[in-house]
Amino acid sequence: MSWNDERIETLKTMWEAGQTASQIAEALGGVSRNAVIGKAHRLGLQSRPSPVRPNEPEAKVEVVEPVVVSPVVELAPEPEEIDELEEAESESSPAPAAAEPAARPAEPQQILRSVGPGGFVRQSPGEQQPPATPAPPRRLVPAKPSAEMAGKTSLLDLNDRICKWPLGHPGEPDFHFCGVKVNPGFPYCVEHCGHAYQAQMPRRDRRPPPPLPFGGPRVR
DNA sequence: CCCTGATTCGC
DNA sequence: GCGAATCAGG
Repeated sequence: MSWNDERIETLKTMWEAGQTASQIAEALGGVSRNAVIGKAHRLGLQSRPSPVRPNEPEAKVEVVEPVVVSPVVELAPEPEEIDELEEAESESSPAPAAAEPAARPAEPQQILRSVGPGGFVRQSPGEQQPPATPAPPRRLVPAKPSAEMAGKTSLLDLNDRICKWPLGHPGEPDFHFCGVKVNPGFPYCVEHCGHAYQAQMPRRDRRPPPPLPFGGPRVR
C-alpha cells in the first residue's frame, strides 16, 4: 500500500477530525496504526492529546472568554484538558433528560461519532435520547448555507478561516468542502463542529466497518 | 490486559 | 519515506 493523494487526504481529514490512528488505519485499510501515526507525523500534522506527553513547560494561558457562539453547539475543550473528564463523568450524573441546564461548558467531551451518509449522527444504543432541539427529519441541507452553490470550495480554497468539512468523496468530480466561515479555533464551521465533536462511544461499541463522515476511502 | 500517540531506526 | 518495534501514559 502506498500513500497516494487520496489516502493522504483521508488521513489528514480524519486526523484533524480527531479520529484515532487505529480508526484511520482501519478505514484506509492495508496500513497499520503505526503507519498512520508515522505518516501523520511526517506530514507535519499536529499531535493530538497523547497519552504520553513530553511534558512541555507551558506558560500559562488564561483566555477564559466565554464566547457565545451558538446555543446549539457545544464547544469542544482544548485537548489538554479533556483527559480527566471521562472518569469524573462516568460516575455520577445519570441522564440530564429533559431539563438540562442548557449548557455545561465546564465539561464537554471532544470526540467523534460516526455520521451517516446523509449527515445524520449515529447514536450508540446506550445513549439514545431525543434531540435537545427537535431536529427535523432531514435538517441537513447541503451544508452550503451561504452564497454559492456553484462555486465549490476546492482543496485549494482551504485556509484557516473556512470550514474544511468534506462533502462528497475525495476524487469524485463534485467533491468539495463546506467553505463556510469556521467556528473560531476549529477547522469546521459551527454546524460541522456539531457533527465532529460529540460524545465518544465506549470503545466496545465501536463499529469498525460502516461509518465515516468522509465517505471513507473507496475500495478498488 | 486493553487502548492511546510518540519515537526510534533498519530498511 | 516507510512502518514495525518499542516506549510510555491512561
